[in-house]
Amino acid sequence: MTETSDSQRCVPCSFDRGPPDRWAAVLRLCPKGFLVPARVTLRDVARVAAVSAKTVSRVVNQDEHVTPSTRARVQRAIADLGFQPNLVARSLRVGRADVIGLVVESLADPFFARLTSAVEQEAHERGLAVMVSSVGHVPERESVIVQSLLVRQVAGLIVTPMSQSHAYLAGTQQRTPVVFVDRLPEDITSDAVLVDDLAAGEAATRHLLDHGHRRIGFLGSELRNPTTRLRLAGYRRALAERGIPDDGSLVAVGAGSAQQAREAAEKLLSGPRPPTAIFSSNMRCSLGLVPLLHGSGRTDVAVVSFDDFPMADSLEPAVTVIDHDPELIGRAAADRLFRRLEDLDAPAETVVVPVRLVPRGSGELRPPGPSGGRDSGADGRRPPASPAERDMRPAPRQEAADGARRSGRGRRP
Amino acid sequence: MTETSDSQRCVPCSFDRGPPDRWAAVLRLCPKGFLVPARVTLRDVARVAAVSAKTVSRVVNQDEHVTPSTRARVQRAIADLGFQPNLVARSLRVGRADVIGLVVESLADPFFARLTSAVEQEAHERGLAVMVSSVGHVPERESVIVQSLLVRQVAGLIVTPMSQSHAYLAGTQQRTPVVFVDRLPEDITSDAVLVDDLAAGEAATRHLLDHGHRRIGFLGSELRNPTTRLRLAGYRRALAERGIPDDGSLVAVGAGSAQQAREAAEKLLSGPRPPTAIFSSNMRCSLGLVPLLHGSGRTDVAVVSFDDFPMADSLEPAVTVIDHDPELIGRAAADRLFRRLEDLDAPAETVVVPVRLVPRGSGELRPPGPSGGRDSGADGRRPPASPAERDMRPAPRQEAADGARRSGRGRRP
DNA sequence: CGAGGTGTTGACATCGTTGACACGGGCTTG
DNA sequence: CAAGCCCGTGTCAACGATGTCAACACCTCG
Repeated sequence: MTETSDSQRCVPCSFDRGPPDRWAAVLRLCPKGFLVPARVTLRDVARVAAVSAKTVSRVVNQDEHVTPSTRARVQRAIADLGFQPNLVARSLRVGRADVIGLVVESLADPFFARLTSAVEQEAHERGLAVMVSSVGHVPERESVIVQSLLVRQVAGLIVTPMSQSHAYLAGTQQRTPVVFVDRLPEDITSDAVLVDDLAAGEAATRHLLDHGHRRIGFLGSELRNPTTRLRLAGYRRALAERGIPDDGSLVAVGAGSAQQAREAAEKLLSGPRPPTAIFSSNMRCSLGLVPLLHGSGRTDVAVVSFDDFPMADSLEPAVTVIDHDPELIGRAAADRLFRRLEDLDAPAETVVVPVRLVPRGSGELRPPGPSGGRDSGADGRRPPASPAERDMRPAPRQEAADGARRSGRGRRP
Repeated sequence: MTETSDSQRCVPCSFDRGPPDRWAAVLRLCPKGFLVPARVTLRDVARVAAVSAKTVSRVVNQDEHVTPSTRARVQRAIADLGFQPNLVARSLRVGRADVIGLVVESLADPFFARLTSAVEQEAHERGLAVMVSSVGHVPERESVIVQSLLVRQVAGLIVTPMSQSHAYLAGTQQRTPVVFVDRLPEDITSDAVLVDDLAAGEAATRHLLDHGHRRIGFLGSELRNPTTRLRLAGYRRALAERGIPDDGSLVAVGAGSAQQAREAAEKLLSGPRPPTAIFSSNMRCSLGLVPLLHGSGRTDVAVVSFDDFPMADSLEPAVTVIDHDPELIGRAAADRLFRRLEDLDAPAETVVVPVRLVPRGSGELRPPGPSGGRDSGADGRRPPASPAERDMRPAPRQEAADGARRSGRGRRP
C-alpha cells in the first residue's frame, strides 16, 4: 500500500449517505473511492434505528421518556454500529467539559503523585476525566497553567497554590469552581483542603516530650514556606505548653535539600548542648537526617519525621512519622469540588484533613542519662486531650474523609 | 445575597446584543435583569473590531494573510475583551482535541509518577494537555479507560500495556495513534518505548562478575511479569557468557512485596552455599533486601539493585543501582507520539531506552575469602564491548532520548 | 486600458450533540 | 363530550470555532 495518507485522513467526506444501509455508517466512501472507517454519530444510529437523533440522544442519556421498544431498537443500533458519543461535541453544547483540572507543583514529587492518584480515582468514579499540569518552581506559571485548563472548559479545578496572588481567579470562580489544596490561596476566598500543619507540629513535639525529651531540635526548610512556618509554630506551642523555654539554637531552618538538611543536622548535633530528639519537619529533611544518624551510629537520638518515606519502616529503629496521607487530601479535595459543582452558591469551606502519628520506634526512644522522663508506662502517652491530638488517632480510610473537621468561612459578605 | 442560583447560572441568555458596545460582551444582562459575566466569543471580538469572525480566527491562529492594521485592531479588541478561544469548540471543529491521553498502572507508583511528569512537560511544551488515568490492578479495565479517553477525542495515547490483548485498538490506531511504554502490546503492531531489561540484567550481573563474584543471587517478583523474565534472562546470559553453570538455588522469584522479598533473601543467604552477591531486580525487592542486610550487619554481600530508590545513595555502603530513568522513558514516549502524529503512515518503531549502572559502593564489594577475582584494577571493568554495555554509560539527559536505539518493526506488510 | 494575478476579507456551512419547543395521540376529569 | 394533561417523539437552532469558496481591491504587464 503506497497510497498517500489522503486516502486515510479524508475528513470532509461529502458522500451522499443514501438509503439506511447499516454499513454506510461504519465504512464511508471517500471522493477518491476508498472505503475508510468513519466515526459513527448519533445521526447514523438514528438512521439505522429509524428514529430522530434526539431520541438516540435520549437513550444515550438514560432519559426516562422513551418507550421500551424504541429504546431497545436504538440500543440495538448503537451496539451494531459500535456508536460512542463524542464527548467533545457534548461539552461544547452543554458549555463545560466533563473533566476536572488538577494543578500541582510537581508530579515527580511522591506527595503530589499520590494526591493526583486519589483525585483521579474519585473523578473516575464519577465519570470525569482529569487533566494534570505541573507548575514547577516558577510560581508565575501558575496562572498561565490555570488559564490553559480554563480554555479547555474544565468543570472545576483543584490547585496547589504557588502564586503570590489568586485574584486572577475572582471572576472565574462562579463559573469554574476552584478548590485549593495544601495551602490557602491569597487575595481570594475559596474552598480549600488543608493539612493541619500546626496540630501536626504540636503533636510531633508533644510525642517527644511525652517520651521524656526536653531538648528537641527542629529541622525545616525555608520559612518562606507557610507549611514550615505552621509546623514550627506547632513545635513552639507544644514546648510553651510545657513551660520549656524556646532555645533558638535548636531550630535549624533553611535546609532546602537533603544534603543541606544533613549538614544542618550535623551542626545541631555537634553543638555544645545537642538535642536528644529531633523533629524533622519534611521528607527532604528526613532523607538527610536519618542516613546521617544511621551512618554515624547515633541511633540514640529520637526522631519524628513529617511525611512518611520509603524505607522509613524498614530501618532499625524504624522511623516514627507524622503521616500526611496525600490520598486522603486528594479524596477530600475531589469531594469538596464535586459538592461545590452541585451547589455553586454555598459558602466557601475549608476542610482540615487530620494527620496521624505512626509510632515505629525512633520517636519512642527515651533520652539518655539521668534526666529520664518522669513518665511511667511503656509508651508514656497521656489520654488524648486537645483536638489536635484527637486528630492524631489513626482513622480508617473510609471514614477519615468525612471525619475531617470543617470550618466554614463566609464568602464575601 | 440570597438570590436563587438562577441569577448566577443564567446560561441561555437571549439578550439581544444590540449595538457594538464594548461591554456587552463582558457583562451580559440576564432575563431577570442581572448583569453576569459572560464568555467572550470570536463573534464578540469580531463585532468590537468591526471585522468578521473568520478574520478574528485568522488573527488568533497566526494566519499570515491579515493586514497589519486589521491584525492590530483585532488584537486590541481581543485584549480589551479578554477573549480566550474556546478549545472545546475548536476541537469539535477540527475533529481532535489538543490533548493526549496517558494510561498508567498507578500514579501512586513513583515510576509512573515520574513518567507522567515527563510526559506532561513534553506535552505542555507543545501546547497539549494531558489526561491521565490509572488502571490499577485489573487488566480488564485498560480497554474501558482507553475508550473513555478516545471518546474525548484525544489526539494520541501513551499506554502501559496491562491487558492480555490489544486487538481492540486495531481499528483506532490510524485515527488515534498509541505508543506503548514499558512493555510490548499483545496482538498488535504499534510504536513502543521499552527499557532494555535484558541488557540491564546482563549488565548488572556482569558488573558483579567483574568484581570477582561467582555465586550471584537473583531476587525478583513473579515470572508472569515479562519485565522480570527479561531481567532474569539477562542474568542468565551474563553467567553463561562466563561459563558459570546456572544454579537454580540462587534464583528467588515470586516476591511480590518488600516483606516477601526480605524473606526470600533471608532464605537465599541462609542456604548451604549462599551467594556472595545479589542482583535485586526491582525496587520492591530492594526495599526488602537492603534493610535486611543493614539490619543483620551483612554489608559484605554485594548488591546491585534495579530501580533507584530514595536513600539508596545515603546508606553505607550506598547502593549500586541500575537507573531506570522514568523521565527519559516518558520523554521518549512523548517524542515518539508527537512524531507519529506528524506522520501516521510511517512504520511502527520500538525505541529502546538505555539504562545506566550507577556504581555507588554496594555493587563494587568483592567477595570474601581466597576466591578473590582474577581482575586487576580498582573497578575491574573491561572496555565496553556489547551494545548492551554501551548503553550502560551515563549519558547526558538531553542527548539520551535521541541516542536511544531504534529498531523499526514493519507495519503489517 | 483590460486581462490576469495576488492578497485580504467575509458569508456560509459544518463539526456532533442537546435544550427549547411543538405536535399528535391517548388518557383523565368535570 | 370537551377541555386539559401527560407522554413519546420530532424539528430546529444553537454551542464556538474553522474550512471552503467567492467577492473584492489592488497591482502588474501586455
